[in-house]
Amino acid sequence: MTPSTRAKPRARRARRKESRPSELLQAALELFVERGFAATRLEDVASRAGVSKGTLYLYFRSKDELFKSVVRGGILPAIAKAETLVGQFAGTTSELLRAVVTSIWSSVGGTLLSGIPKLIISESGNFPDLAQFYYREVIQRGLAVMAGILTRGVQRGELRTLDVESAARAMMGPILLMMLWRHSFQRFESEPLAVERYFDSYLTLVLDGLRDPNSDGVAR
Amino acid sequence: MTPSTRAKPRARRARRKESRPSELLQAALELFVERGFAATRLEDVASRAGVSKGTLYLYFRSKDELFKSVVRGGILPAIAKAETLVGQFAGTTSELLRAVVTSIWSSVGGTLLSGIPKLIISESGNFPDLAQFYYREVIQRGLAVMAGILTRGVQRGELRTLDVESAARAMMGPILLMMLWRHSFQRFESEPLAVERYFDSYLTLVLDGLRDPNSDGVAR
Amino acid sequence: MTPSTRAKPRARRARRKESRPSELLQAALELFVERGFAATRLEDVASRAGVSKGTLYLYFRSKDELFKSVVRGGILPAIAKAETLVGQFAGTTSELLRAVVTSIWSSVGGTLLSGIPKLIISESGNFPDLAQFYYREVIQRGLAVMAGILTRGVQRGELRTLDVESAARAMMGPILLMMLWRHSFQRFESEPLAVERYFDSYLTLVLDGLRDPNSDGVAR
Amino acid sequence: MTPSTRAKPRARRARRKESRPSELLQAALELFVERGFAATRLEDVASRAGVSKGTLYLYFRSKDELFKSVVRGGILPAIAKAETLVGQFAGTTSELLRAVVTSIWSSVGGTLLSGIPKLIISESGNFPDLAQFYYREVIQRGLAVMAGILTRGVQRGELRTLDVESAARAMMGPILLMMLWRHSFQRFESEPLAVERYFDSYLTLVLDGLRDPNSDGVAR
DNA sequence: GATGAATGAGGCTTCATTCAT
DNA sequence: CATGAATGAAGCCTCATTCAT
Repeated sequence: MTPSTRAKPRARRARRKESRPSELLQAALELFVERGFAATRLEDVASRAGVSKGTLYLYFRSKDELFKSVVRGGILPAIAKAETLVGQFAGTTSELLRAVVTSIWSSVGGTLLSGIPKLIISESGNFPDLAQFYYREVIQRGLAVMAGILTRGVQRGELRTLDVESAARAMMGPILLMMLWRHSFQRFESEPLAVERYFDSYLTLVLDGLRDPNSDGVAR
Repeated sequence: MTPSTRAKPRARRARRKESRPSELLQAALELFVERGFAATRLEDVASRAGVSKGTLYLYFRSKDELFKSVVRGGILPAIAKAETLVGQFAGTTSELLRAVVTSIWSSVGGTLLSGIPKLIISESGNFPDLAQFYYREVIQRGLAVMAGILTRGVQRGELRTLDVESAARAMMGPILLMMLWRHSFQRFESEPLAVERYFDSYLTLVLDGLRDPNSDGVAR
Repeated sequence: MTPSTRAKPRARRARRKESRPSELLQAALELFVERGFAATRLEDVASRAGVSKGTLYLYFRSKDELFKSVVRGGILPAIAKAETLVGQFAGTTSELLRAVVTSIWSSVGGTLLSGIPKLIISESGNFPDLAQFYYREVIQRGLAVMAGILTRGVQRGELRTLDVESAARAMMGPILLMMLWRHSFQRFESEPLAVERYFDSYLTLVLDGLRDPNSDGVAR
Repeated sequence: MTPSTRAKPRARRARRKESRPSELLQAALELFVERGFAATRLEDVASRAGVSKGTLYLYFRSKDELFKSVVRGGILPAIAKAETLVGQFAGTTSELLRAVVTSIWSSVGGTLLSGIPKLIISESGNFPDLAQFYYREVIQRGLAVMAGILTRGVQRGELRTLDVESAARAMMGPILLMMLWRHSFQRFESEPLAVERYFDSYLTLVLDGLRDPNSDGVAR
């Protein structure tokens, strides 16, 4: 696609061989996210990647396999990165939470990978194996990372005692929603919804609470 | 087939005729949610509703129209109900929030209608009209209701000053996530995730904030 | 095909429904025999039967199933007929042999069913189940019938003691060969090879032996 | 891959180069016989011969040509050998018949070449040229050889007067059937069917006749 | 010569839609 | 109104053939 790709015609074949799978995965991801699994035609995937229909089958056994590769390949690195980040972090819990959210968003949310949750949700009924894989390897691991942060915060006296499980879900929720939002409704909004501001607002909300401390606590 | 089965043919037919559309919509909703739009076959919809394939076309012009009917018909009543509830409510904001969440969940979340957001998210690319309709008539109206509650809370001094827009999203998020969860991952969980407890925990979290009030405020 | 088929347009649908399978089987048999399994396109089968491609799938699940139906349905009746014939026969063994050969040929050999052995032989590697079915239900049963005739002949003193198994094969061979011949090489022959004369000659040969009774027995 | 594997690259290549065609023909024959023409993939032929797909096209213009080469190359030598054998033979007709049958079987029947008749029969509709070639150069020449033997036997007073044409077919039939049998049904038999005994039995049957000489001739 | 990546025509199969009954 | 047999467009997938390396 880029001019450099055709710079040295002699090397084209060899170079392509290596880069084909990722080019195809990228094209497939784009179309799957846009149209869904069933409505995506392999011919479109191929032509978007600049190859013919048949070439796809040199790298993926079937449409199903292509789909699974798209999903499996895309998310695990981000999770691993987040796990590493948490393990090494030294600052306050507030800073850590902010760092994790930012990290996830910059490595996934802002990229096309953010479309994968949409795919999984859409196709969980038709690809139960894949949904379970995602549930185990992404969701549960992601929640565990977040629960770890929260537990750390409680132990360090930065957070009050709380239901870590539920709170972890509550922390991850907005990130997931934001990903879904981007690929489903963002186009209908007049102003593109500043993600920065959204997460900032969310973290503040959660950290400070909705309730006004100066009020006499009426709400349960 | 046996005579007894057809005992009162005219009466039964007349009765069925009126309920046909809703029976078909119900069957279609079930299958669309489970398999997605493309993977749902009209023959399956028809047979689940107890009619033949051709009969479907007496009530819906096409598969697309059926899908749109399923989506359009399902959600608006719930929104209207919530709007009414808010307009009439007299208690504290905390109680109102809890009442609204409970109301939404009982009239939508716990029913098959909770599958509609999944459908919209999945098919937003293929049915932009429908997605926009949903965005306008459901999401925006829903957010407006929630924003109204929060504004009311601020005005009454029950909530501290806050970014009402973002907070409204933050309040709606968990409900939406819960609906998606039910139809995508719930089956993989050993214990079905107590919805009551989840919402309760969420409201408490948001109302009280994560931060330990006894801590010296480290987090931003 | 025949004019009468279109005589009463009102009844066409209903009548077709019943006769479709056999019409399709007939068309499929013709093409499978002529071109082989793989080289036969279902679209050709359908159009030869006067229907569209899709209609085939209302009656047969797949090309494989169609093929199996063609084979399974075609031959068993002929075997059963032969078995009945033998059970009831009262004449001499020579007459019985002649009657059986004639019966098989008139009910199978001269019809398109004679192409089935060719199909089985061609596709035994790709349809081992089918080949085994044919081996058990047609070949073995056919050989058993013939062995029974020969045993009867020996017991009645009409035939000399002989290896009944081998002799049965020897008796069936020419019939099978004739069937193969018709569908493979007959077209290349100037005169169409009189089947009557061929079988007659064969029976005489076998019954009387090649050896000249007046010669002094040189052959081992 | 390892250096030792390529010890004498030039010599090995040169040696292989010459034998390539026959290795390919052998691989092709095996697969064509097992699966039929259409179901055999050239990639499998190539890999069985230890070369790549493209190499095949250095020796054969197309799949059709490869098939024709397989068939044309395989049978003619055997016929020529039989013709020579007959021309030189000095013994009795019985012995000659036995010698010819044994010769054909040992040079063709027991080898993979015995699969060629199966191929021709299967593909006669799709390769009429080839079938005609085979009919002329193999079948007719083979029948002529056999007819020559029988005529010789009659002239020498060893055989009674008979329809030489039909008898020649009758003599060749079992050999052909045996070849077909090996490649279609043999696998289903518990005991592999002793070929020796089968031919022996057949020759005896034909030479002596079925009829018991001690019986008072009831049959026919 | 040899390779194997790439192509794309072609066939099987599905399923939304129609329409005669 | 209701049926379900029939249609045929469309998509997945295979594999013979080509050709740059």
